[in-house]
Amino acid sequence: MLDNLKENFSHIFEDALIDEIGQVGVLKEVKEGEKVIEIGDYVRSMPLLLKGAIKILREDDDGDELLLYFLERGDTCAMTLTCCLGQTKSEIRAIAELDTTLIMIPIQKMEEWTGKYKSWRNFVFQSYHARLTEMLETIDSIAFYNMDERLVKYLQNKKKITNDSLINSTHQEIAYELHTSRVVVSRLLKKLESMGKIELNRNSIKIIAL
Amino acid sequence: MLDNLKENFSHIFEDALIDEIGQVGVLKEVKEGEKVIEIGDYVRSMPLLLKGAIKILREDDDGDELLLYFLERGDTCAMTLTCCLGQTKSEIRAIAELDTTLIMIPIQKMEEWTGKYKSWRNFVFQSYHARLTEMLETIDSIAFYNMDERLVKYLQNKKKITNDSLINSTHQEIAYELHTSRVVVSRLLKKLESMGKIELNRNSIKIIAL
DNA sequence: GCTTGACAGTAACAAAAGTTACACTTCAAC
DNA sequence: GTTGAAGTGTAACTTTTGTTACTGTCAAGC
Repeated sequence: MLDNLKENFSHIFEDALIDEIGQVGVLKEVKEGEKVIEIGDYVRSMPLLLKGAIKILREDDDGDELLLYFLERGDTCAMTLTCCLGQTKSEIRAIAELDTTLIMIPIQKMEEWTGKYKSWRNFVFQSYHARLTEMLETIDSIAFYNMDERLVKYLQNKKKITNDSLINSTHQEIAYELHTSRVVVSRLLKKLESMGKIELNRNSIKIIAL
Repeated sequence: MLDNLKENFSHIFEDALIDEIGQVGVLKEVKEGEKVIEIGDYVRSMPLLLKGAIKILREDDDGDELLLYFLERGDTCAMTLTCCLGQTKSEIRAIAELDTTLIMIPIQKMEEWTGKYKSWRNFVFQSYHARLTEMLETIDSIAFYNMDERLVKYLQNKKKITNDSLINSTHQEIAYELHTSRVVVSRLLKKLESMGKIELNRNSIKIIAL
């Protein structure tokens, strides 16, 4: 674990902190599609992402979802952070987008390190900043763009996260994450295909040029 | 200033911190409608809100706006926080919703106090939490609700912030903040009036029962 | 009183998105 | 091979929202 830790965090954390993380952190592996946090959960430890990606989702009153953003290698969950400190329930759902490796850190350390390590403080603040920025981008997408543009952004993002221009999703899954209906997604995807920007197949979408 | 400070913050900050704030903080008064921060500004100090309210707005490519949330007494601007530390430009616009009193704190202190005062740390984290929560609510509104419901929420919120059931806004102003058109707002307001929930007059909306 | 500009009401239409319904394909299980 | 479930394509329609255009009203300044 220490090797993996150092590889990802040695450029931002001082050695003493990395040692401490190694001592108290608990390694956790989650498979693609597995749930990491559910809405309403009390969160008692904070995840550091070593490998993979996690998608963060919001839910409406009818149980339908909306993709907020992805967490990647080196990220942490800002929501969790505040939930830990405030002892409040999770407002979001987190699901592994890929096979993912996490280090879980007990919240007591969180508070301790914030006073003790400057690099930790910076990391936490940068995480907040990144998350707020991503939330703003999400708001921009929903408020300022039409569904066809949102779909394109979604596909681009997915390609970036998975590092693969072949996206293995059904239209229904995409519809869930964009909070729209399957028919709308099929319609717009077909339009993109006829423009030669993607190639459609059962359970997969190949990105040609977006 | 110290009196005002103590009145608002003595229950969260230790005395030593309040003294420090009193020493380095600069009092700033802004009139209703006055701009506090513009998109693209570099922010070099962090505001603590003593009195009044500030609205935080996001802008699209066409220069049209969207209301994100309000800051009230005891709040601070999480965006500013991260901007200060990250030395990045402001992503948002801030305009005084009411006559407002602020204390501006130099960013160097920000970093210093985070290591020094536990109460400061808690305050900063709570601010982040509050802002993230408000961003989530904003996302919920835009993504999950129709314009008529968003309008109702807007009016309720406005009433709460100004502590006045008479709202002095034009339909055009409301349209800007909800990122829609004047005609749509007029239409929906008229519907609310015909349901007996509000009373419309030139430049004002009286909330009867929402 | 008259003019002017800001504000509001409303109709008619257009565009975007959501809904319903049904046909067709694929693929795995039997 | 048959069956059934999941996935996709598409038409027809509704709802919501945005747009254009025109009307009337109010209030300030002349």
